[in-house]
Amino acid sequence: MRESFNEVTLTKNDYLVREGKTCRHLYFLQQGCLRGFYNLDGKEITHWFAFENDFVTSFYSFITLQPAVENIQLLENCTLWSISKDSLTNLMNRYTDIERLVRIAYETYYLRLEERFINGQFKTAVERYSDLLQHTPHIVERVPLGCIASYLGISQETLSRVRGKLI
Amino acid sequence: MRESFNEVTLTKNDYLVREGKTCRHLYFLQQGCLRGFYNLDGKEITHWFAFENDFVTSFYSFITLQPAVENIQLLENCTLWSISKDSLTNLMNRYTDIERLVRIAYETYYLRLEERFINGQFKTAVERYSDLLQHTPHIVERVPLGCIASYLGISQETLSRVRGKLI
DNA sequence: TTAATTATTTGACTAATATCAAAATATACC
DNA sequence: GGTATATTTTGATATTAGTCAAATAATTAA
Repeated sequence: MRESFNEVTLTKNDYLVREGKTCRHLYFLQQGCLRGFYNLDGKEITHWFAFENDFVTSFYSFITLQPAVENIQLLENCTLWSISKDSLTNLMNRYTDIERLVRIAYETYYLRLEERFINGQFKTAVERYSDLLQHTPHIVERVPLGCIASYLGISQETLSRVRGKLI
Repeated sequence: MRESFNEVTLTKNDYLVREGKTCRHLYFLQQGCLRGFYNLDGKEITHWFAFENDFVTSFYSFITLQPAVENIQLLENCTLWSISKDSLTNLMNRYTDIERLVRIAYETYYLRLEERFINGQFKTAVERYSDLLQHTPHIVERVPLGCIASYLGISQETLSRVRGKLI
């Protein structure tokens, strides 16, 4: 059980996952924060952030074992615990409670994504940013502006202007 | 096992779930199609469709047992099989394979949502519609335009113009 | 079949945001 | 502490898509 996990320490700007490589590990983020981003027309589009106590992986790659389409990069120095897909599968086979835990984790992450999906669409730039300030202020405090802009689905310049207006 | 499920037949435009009511059932859609939508500033925003062999529920409400924020309405006459949350929990306690099935279903639905999320952002109206035509043409064939517009995150008028341009 | 209703298209105009370029500010590094 | 680098802000302009209103077209029901 304990020996299925390995401690990983990496430093700011390091990559945990590179697009094109298959991601065979699930990580538990003990300390620090990081982002998932993909490239679109030469621009980096950050589509999620992770903070302390989050599970982290490139879900598409981890689940399908296809090459990842996204990159995962540290925004701060991090301490993580990694478990391979094989080990996790073994654990789930051995302990049904682990399977249940994983199932519940998926429920949580599904709802999180759905909430973002719904709250993002049909909102103006101002609404998106003030919702972010209200619901996840830690993102604003710990993440550079450029990453937040694409996370909100707006340009960096627009976000800068919105921020100026709101302060 | 078999007796945990009940057959449900409903007709076009009927509601399976109403916003404000807790949704305590998971459905398997055997025949027909339906949509999930919520109200925003007096407009109906359709955010997903389901077709044959899909699992259907208001996930937020079903998982948290909070009142649903969305409505689920039939777009065609449908045949569904329903199972209550309690029955499903019992089944998962009794048969670990069921828990595994549910876990894997969540994986699938998570990936589906993630894909839509990524492919939706930063696309123009034309790109969104042609992606839809290419990847899920059955939606265009079976669903009225008004529902598709909000699904794509654009106005009905814009969708109509896009469609005129593309044909 | 016709009338009533609903869905879709079209037009004119407006608003929001993207883009490109440059300036200002902050941060990291020697 | 000063230079280089990266980040954020600001300005001017272009685009895209939204809105409102009206006209068609398609469905539905009597």
